[in-house]
Amino acid sequence: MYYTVCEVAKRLNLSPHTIRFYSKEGLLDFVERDQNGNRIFKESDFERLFIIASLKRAGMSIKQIRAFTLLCDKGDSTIAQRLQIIMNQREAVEEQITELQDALDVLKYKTWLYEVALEAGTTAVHDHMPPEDMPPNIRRIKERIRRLTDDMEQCYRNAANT
Amino acid sequence: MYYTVCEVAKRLNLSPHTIRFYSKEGLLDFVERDQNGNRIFKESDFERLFIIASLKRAGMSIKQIRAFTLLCDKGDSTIAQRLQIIMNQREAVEEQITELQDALDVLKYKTWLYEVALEAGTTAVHDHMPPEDMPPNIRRIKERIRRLTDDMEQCYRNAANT
DNA sequence: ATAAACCTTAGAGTATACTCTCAAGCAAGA
DNA sequence: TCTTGCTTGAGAGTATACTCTAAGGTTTAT
Repeated sequence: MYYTVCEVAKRLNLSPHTIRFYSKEGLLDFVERDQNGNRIFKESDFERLFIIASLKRAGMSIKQIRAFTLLCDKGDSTIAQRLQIIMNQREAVEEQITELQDALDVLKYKTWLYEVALEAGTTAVHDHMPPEDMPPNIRRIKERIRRLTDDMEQCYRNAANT
Repeated sequence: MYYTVCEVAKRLNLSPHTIRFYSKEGLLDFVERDQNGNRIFKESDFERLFIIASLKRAGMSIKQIRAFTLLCDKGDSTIAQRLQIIMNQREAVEEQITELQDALDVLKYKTWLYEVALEAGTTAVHDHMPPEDMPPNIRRIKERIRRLTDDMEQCYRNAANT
């Protein structure tokens, strides 16, 4: 049972253009061809295709994935290197998630600000709002933002004093 | 107390080029200028700068942030629209985090595969490994990957039968 | 006065990842 | 046979977000 580029594209939720682009970039050298040069994807190719798609989702560039697939094709002598690449990317993804969660906190804070402002009819409602009037989680986020902006001042003053 | 582009860049962990680029794109129209046309950033500008940087980190494009800042400058009549934008982006970030966590699972699975293969000296160690020999969390991830690749087959068979 | 160290803008260049067009080839059905 | 519908590679085009260069202006120290 073989699959065409369009079928594979549909399964991976990518465009056929993108599959051919990845192929051109050397990410799909393991895919066989028929006598006319058409790619024939096999059942057993899907795990590897899925891994490649996952590495992409994990934020690896095509160049990085290319380097990784070259190591894969080189065989057992490169296992340690491949492990290192995967572990590095793991760390990178964990960092990305942390960063997104911080950004999410800011969005939660803004959501609360706008909900209150919408109720009041004006954003001026926040001009002199005491922290006690904020929900605890919002207050925590605002505190974190304030600390960051204070750091800015602090750094500046330090720089000015030297 | 005023701040220059370079100082602000340092605080936001961006390059001065990037700050000027954002300015050119209309993200910093609220920043005042001195008599020579130099940007003068004030203490009170930092929260807004931080929000813009957060929206960027949340994955909004410059165009989207531009649209948002235009609404901000328009005043209280746009609060509901701004709230909607923030809530939409919140959802987008939550999706991004979910996707990254899925990618992370795949990386954890691959880490385990390579650790075992490194010990054995060959990736062939996995060719006939029974699921019982895998740690439960790894088995769960492998199951999820298998289900996804099986979906591929399933979809194909369905398509072939119609 | 003049050089250093900032600032400014316009605009060109770069990197990444597609995204699309085109011309051509092959296979199957009317 | 001819049209339809797929495939192919080459290569051009697009979008995004920087990133840098160049030319010029101001302030400050020597």
